[in-house]
Amino acid sequence: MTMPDVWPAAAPSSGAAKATRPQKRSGKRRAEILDAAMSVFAERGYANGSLAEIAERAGMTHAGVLHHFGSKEQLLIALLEYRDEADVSTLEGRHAPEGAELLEHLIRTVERNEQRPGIIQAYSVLLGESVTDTHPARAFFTSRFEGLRTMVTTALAEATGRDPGESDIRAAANGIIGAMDGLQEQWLLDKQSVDMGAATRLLIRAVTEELRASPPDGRA
Amino acid sequence: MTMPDVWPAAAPSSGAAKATRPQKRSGKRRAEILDAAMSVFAERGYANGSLAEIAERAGMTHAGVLHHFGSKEQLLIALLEYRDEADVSTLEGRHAPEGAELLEHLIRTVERNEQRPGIIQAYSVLLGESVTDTHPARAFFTSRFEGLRTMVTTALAEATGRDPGESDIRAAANGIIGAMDGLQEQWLLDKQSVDMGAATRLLIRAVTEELRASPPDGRA
DNA sequence: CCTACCGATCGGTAGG
DNA sequence: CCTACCGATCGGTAGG
Repeated sequence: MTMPDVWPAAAPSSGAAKATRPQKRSGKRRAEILDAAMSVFAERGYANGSLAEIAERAGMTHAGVLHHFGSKEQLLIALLEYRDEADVSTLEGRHAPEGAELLEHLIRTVERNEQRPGIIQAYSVLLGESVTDTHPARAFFTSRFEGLRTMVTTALAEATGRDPGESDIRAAANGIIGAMDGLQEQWLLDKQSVDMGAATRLLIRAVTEELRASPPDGRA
Repeated sequence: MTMPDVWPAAAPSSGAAKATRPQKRSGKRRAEILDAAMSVFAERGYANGSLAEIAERAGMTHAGVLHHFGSKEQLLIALLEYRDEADVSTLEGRHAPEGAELLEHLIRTVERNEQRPGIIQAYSVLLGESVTDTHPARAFFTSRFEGLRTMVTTALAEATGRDPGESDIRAAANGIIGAMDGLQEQWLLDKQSVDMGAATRLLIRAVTEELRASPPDGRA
């Protein structure tokens, strides 16, 4: 997890995956199952989403799904990795953005996400479930946030000329990341009342100006 | 839903509920079931939490739980209302805060929430699940956010001398509310790395200063 | 508030 | 990748 463009930022994967010839070891079937799994988990959640429904959308029986992924839990893990790969390929060839450029990239990502409610819903539902006891996606999200916090903290420090170790910088980074996730929940519940891009843009602008204006202070 | 102190802000209800004599119609048993339900839903989610486990923690069989609440869905609805009432009683006697005072109240609420991971986890898990299809808590959260957006927008407008109809004011309110929810997910996954209060405080300060400084602009 | 039971659904396995 | 099956668990009901 090193890209800022992680997960709720992927391009529709079907195009890239289906355009190529069948990958080694029936990768096409696997991709179809993963697409079906994402839509089912988005609509029902992981706990409540059944292998039978995933299988039906992928055109097979639930035993067929298990043949490909071994267990429901391994299917979820594969889905999380699959989405990550799709996102990384979006950035391939370009250099990973830094400083103010990364902050602008975050805003563009949020705006793009407004066009992909399905992916956002799957992400939000799985994130919400992930804090339950022994949830298989917990480690994924924990390390995702760890990476995001590092990236955004660094970018904010560079963009404002402050030290990344200052507590204000870290608080600001955590707040921006939190806002992006919380806005998705609000938006999914009432899309007309929430402009995720506008809110993110204003928050980032307000925070960077605040950090430029206030005196360097806290350290740990 | 008119209070800002809603839900992830309640005082431990057991004290108040158990101190009084049995309420009319076995309210004490109901409260014990509701407390058990909150802990089970926090740990397993609503979809994955079973009536049998709730019943066990409340010291009865699952048929007993159904005797009191009729169905699992009605138990959830009752739980959401029950938490709301506990929060409202916290504010009783005081006037509902407004303007800058409400913004300070939000920060205090976030700081207090850092002492009650169980309630925060139940809230976060149910919020995440609520965006799934036909989830019984969906209406609750939708109207909760509607109320919060109105309150925070009004408070921000009062605190900065701007018009509550401006798009910047609404974007700022949505961003602050979103940050509070998103920070909870981050915090639940890694409590040591996230200071919810510090992040909320910085965001509110940055946003209010930004709104005071920038020219009145957008209207709808 | 319990015992006893119901039909439905679940994830996973066997064996091909 | 399927048919057939397994044990387990689920929410809810009957009847007291």
